[in-house]
Amino acid sequence: MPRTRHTTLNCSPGCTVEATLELFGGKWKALILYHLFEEPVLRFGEFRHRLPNVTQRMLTNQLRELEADGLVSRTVFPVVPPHVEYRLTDLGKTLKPVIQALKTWGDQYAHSAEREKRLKQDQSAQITA
Amino acid sequence: MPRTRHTTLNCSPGCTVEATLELFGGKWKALILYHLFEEPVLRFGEFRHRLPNVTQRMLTNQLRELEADGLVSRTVFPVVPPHVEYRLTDLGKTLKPVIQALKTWGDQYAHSAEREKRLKQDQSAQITA
DNA sequence: GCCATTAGTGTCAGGAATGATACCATGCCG
DNA sequence: CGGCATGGTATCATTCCTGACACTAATGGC
Repeated sequence: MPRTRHTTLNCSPGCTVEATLELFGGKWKALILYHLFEEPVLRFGEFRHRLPNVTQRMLTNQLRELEADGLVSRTVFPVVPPHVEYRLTDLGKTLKPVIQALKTWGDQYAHSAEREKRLKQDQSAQITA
Repeated sequence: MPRTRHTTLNCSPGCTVEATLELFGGKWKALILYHLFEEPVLRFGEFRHRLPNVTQRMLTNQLRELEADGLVSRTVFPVVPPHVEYRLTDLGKTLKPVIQALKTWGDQYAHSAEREKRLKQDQSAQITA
């Protein structure tokens, strides 16, 4: 998602909606959080298994941003080979209802939206035909 | 937000979380939906007033994408000057709890995340100093 | 000595998202 | 006749996001 949006919180009503979205609107952040709700402690490599299409660089990026926003904590064990654990912070845990709402809606309606889009595409295809 | 992400729904668990986010992860979509929950019918110009920093092109884009996904309906009155009304579809209305969850969280915690980020920045500033 | 392991980092390149700006139609009002 | 109102388009430039790929460190095992 997005991209850096406005950073101040003193804009029009509904602004906090955007502010919230900025925190986990990144391409993989919502999934990262989702997996951390399922499994409270995850290592870097475990994320890579769960998110099959993410590159190392992207995964690092997203995790660091989540950490910078105080949603995820990163614990490094100074051993070789490296061992790093990620878990939710207390603040991160408060996001659970939000992520849950996203999932609930998606499970119910995502297919509707897909179908909707296909229908419109078919219609315009017929018009142009 | 985002950007086009994966389009299939048959990926790992939690995928519908992402799918949902794709629908309103665009830079202004969540705000557009939010305003439509507050005011059931809005015209193009009214959006421009409510979203002060959006350009015409972006607004058109976002509205068209929401329409393509079946979340928003667009009604054109063939008069001069043009008159166009936007409102939520039935599918769009089902998103209310999701947007509401985003807002509720944002109202409570957005400031925490901001503070968190500032704290870390200050810390690293001290370290490098 | 050589390789595997884990969690990264660095660099480069391509493409997508967004912004800025200018332009359009058309009917009414003065 | 000229300008205004509304809801857009078209074009170009830029900036940002993302992916591909190569590379690193330190230790244990063969």
